Amino acid sequence: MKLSKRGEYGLRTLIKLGIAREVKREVVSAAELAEIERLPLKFVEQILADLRHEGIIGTRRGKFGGYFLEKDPSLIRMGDMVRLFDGMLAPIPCASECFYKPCTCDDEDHCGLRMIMVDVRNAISNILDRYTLAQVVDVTLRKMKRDNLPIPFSTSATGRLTPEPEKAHSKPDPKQGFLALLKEDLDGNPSGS
Amino acid sequence: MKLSKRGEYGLRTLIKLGIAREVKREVVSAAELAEIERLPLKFVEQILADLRHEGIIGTRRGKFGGYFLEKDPSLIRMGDMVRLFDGMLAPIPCASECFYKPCTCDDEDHCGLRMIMVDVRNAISNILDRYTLAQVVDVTLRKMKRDNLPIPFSTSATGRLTPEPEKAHSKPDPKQGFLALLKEDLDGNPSGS
DNA sequence: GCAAACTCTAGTTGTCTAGTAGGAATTTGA
DNA sequence: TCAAATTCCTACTAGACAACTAGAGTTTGC
Repeated sequence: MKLSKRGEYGLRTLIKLGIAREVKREVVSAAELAEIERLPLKFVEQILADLRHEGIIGTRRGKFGGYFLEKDPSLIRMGDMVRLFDGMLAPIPCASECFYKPCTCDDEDHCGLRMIMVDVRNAISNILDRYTLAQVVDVTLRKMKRDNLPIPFSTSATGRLTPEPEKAHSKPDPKQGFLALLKEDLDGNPSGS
Repeated sequence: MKLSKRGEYGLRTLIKLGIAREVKREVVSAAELAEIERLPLKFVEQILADLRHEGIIGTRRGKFGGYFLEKDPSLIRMGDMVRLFDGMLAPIPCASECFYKPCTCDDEDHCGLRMIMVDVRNAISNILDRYTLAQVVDVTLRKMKRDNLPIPFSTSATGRLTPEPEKAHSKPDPKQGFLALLKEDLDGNPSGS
């Protein structure tokens, strides 16, 4: 059920390009993107080339050149980006909406596996196809600002006031999910109670 | 985001073994399972060996031997079976609950990708960890009976009365999902209105 | 004892992943 | 005009992994 590294890196760079756009940074070089995300430069270059061919991002060549978001991030659905890099969202082809392929199964309409996998696909789509890059960037920036963290690509260093409260927790906290933060930030009040 | 063939075949055989148990069939040979599902025999044998080592299924060796469900299917969560075959449910390791691993990311708490992937993981888990093999088998059998299809492994051929209404639709219909059918069947009334 | 089954180990073939490498083309500033 | 910084393009590759395949060994029922 996992995303490829290519897909992961692609989404990460897209989010960073979205942030760059938000802070009026015109272009970001592949070298800078790779360094910030600690990713292999040449691999990132390839991924960026894919995104350019799809018309998602644009480039400026030559010295002081770089990449920038071409398509309006509020029109970039996360689900479509995952599909671009990794293909179908569904766990098995016969449960896929966009990449449907019949399976070896005798009768798909009475296949218990397919039934449950259709639901899994829809659950994934309900998240990834509902939210856009713009929303992900927005939530990320709001959270960073709330915690007084410096915004990447931001010239005016909005340096942190406090030296980060705590940081040593590992496993993901469900309450740290995207939906929770999106709602919280839209409402404008902190998560408490 | 896809399930490996190993995982797919494993789940398929588990469901079939669940059906066998339901109709009081003591054991099913690997050959029969492979034939019904149209899967490569030797590959299925390996998968069944895995399941045996995990104590999920039991075997009877020798002539007229075969495999059977050892563990109570109402205690077998689909999510755990997927984890057994394919590892984590989450698309990326830093969003996984059971297989968490930190990522290259500078600050996981302010990573937009992780936020949304935590939600995807939870959405998947909400389905796969909520439902058990027993429920999948139950829904499948009910649907087969409702449509007068013959039940696999069933000695008394409950042959179909009508020769199948229509069959030529490809893409998955969301209303054919597991949850919809589970609710419908528990209520005892058809899906209409 | 024989045939039908599971058991175990070891290949095998192809595809994919996750890169690496190198250089050509383009643009800018000095 | 030249050097530096950048994108652009193509090719290559080591290793992992997927999806089997093969075959010999073991157990059991009749």
